[in-house]
Amino acid sequence: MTSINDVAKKAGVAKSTVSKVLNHYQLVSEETRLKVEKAVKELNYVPNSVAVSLSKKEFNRVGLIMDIRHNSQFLDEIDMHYFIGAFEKAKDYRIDVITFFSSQFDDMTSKQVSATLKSHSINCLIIYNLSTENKNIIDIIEKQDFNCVLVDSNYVNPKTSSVSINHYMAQYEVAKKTIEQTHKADKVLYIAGGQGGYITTQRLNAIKRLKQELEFELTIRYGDFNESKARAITLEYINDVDIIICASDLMAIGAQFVLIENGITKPVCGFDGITLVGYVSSTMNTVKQNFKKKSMIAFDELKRLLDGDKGRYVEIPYDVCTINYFDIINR
Amino acid sequence: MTSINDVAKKAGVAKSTVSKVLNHYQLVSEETRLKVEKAVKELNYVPNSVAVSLSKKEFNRVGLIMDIRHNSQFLDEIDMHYFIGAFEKAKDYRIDVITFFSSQFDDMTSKQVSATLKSHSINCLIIYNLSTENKNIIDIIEKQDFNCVLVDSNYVNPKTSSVSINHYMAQYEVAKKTIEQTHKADKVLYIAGGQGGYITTQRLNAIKRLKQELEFELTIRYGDFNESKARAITLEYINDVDIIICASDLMAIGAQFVLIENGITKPVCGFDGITLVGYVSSTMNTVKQNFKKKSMIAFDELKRLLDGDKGRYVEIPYDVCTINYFDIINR
DNA sequence: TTGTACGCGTTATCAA
DNA sequence: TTGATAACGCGTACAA
Repeated sequence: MTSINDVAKKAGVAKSTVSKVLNHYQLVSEETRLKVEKAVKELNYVPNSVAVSLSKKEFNRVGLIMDIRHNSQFLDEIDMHYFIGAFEKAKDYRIDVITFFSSQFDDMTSKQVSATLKSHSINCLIIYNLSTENKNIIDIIEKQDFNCVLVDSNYVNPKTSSVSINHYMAQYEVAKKTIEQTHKADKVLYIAGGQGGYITTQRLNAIKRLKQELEFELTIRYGDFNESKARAITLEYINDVDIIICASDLMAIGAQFVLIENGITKPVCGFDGITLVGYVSSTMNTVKQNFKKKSMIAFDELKRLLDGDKGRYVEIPYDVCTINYFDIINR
Repeated sequence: MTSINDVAKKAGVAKSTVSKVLNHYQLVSEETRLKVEKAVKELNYVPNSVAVSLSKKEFNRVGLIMDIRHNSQFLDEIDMHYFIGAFEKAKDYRIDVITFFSSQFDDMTSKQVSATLKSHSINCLIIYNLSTENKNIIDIIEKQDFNCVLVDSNYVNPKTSSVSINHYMAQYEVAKKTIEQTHKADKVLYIAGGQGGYITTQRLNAIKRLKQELEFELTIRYGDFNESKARAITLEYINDVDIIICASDLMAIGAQFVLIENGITKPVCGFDGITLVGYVSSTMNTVKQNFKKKSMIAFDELKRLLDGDKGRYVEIPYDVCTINYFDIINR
């Protein structure tokens, strides 16, 4: 392991001088700077980030808190894009990233969670899909010990930003579009996500508004983003509704498969724009989000907070559309 | 930030004593141990992992090197499972994990890659899907500066282990089974993965052996694990072959869709056992791997290396089967 | 059995 | 403009 001492020795200067060169201090002579840079290059020296963290008081490591408890294979796609977006930005900003799954904090108090994070030298967090059930994490956000960016929530305080699409409008639009494409939509079944989620509440409100406007009969059930549950719910109401609106593509696919199995045709619409839709239901309306970009924007937002700016709400665009098989394979 | 000094002060002992308690030293009196543990609990103290790393000479941070350059959405599933498996083990072993994408090393020499990794205090690596094109990474493995575990390769040296299914046997079995289920299989199209990959070579050898044994006419083309390419290749040979064997499920799905579009029925088989298969082709033979488990075993293997054991080859089981929609949604 | 002192690689503060 | 030297938080010989 080549250290700053090796560079100092090779360049014939003190290690503090090397440090100054590396950190672009002003008061260094051209001559010594060149000597040091030469030595750095020859030794392939890269500062030890651990020692840097320890030395500077600021540890600047980002904790990614992901929620993968819905045990469906196809949330993988979304999470993976969140990952990749965050990692790419982390590389650009030269910030370390440590990944956690929210489930691992389930049995801990907020103090314990906080201590755990700090032990990893984490001073900022990106939290995906925060649920109101994660009391300990919410507590941490409110205490403002960490800079936080919430993805798909809308809580904001001086140290906390939120990055999200407008779930309310998106759900409103995709549902309305689907209903308008149907000649009869008197009875609507809405399969919501999980209770307690910010997303779920927003989308639910949109449907309720639509009910007011279009005056249909609305049945609401919670599918917990689970395909199996969506199937069961669909089966239950299969003859009693004209149209099925789902809070996720996966539930929509579940619903549609049940319809097909029973030889029934009814409009179904989903949400998220996952690739699977292109394979199994290319005519289904859905809301397409760019998850990778969302995650990158979240990281930029975190950087803003680290630079001392205040938390805010950042809204990103979405697209109401269908997803075609050929669009998918040609990407 | 509560440090070991705070704990020592609160417990009324020296910080070295606290350290001994935390690291389960033998020679500590019951009395002081309790005092220390009480203070630790009250302060929610967790050792600063950065300082620990710096202090111990062994930095024990694992670098995960993933290969996501094949730009298909459905490799997400596999990579995600690799991630989750590794992260879970990392948590158990209390080892930090830093993630890299092999593409970010593309323009670097092996020395630069090595320096980059070391600057992150990484002393061991898990490398997924190493290609012979990654010369710099291969160089690092051969230099034995890092403990390495390769997933889906078979290179072994004292500091390097490999964890893999037997790709040769798996490809042999799934292809043979598919051929045996067909009454006429005189002409076989094999759509291989990417040139230079260990996996591709192994699977290709299996097909060649099968050709010897069953004496069919074999056409080999490289699809680069790309669904679009597999479609094009299939279209090219659509009337000239009896059966299509693919080195990945995604390519198999591409091939099968082309057949369907052209109103032709021919057997197709895939490889990997991704969830998508259950949605679009539940009768297709494939090789099912447990990617999460594979990744966990790789981590265990890394731990073995860190404990001083020598590198070895670890083979893990697979399953030749079809994937049913209902199996998937009920998981 | 406990405490002192030093080192890990770096940055930051001063004195030179 | 440069170079000693003290932190940063922790582990660990070694002394007490």
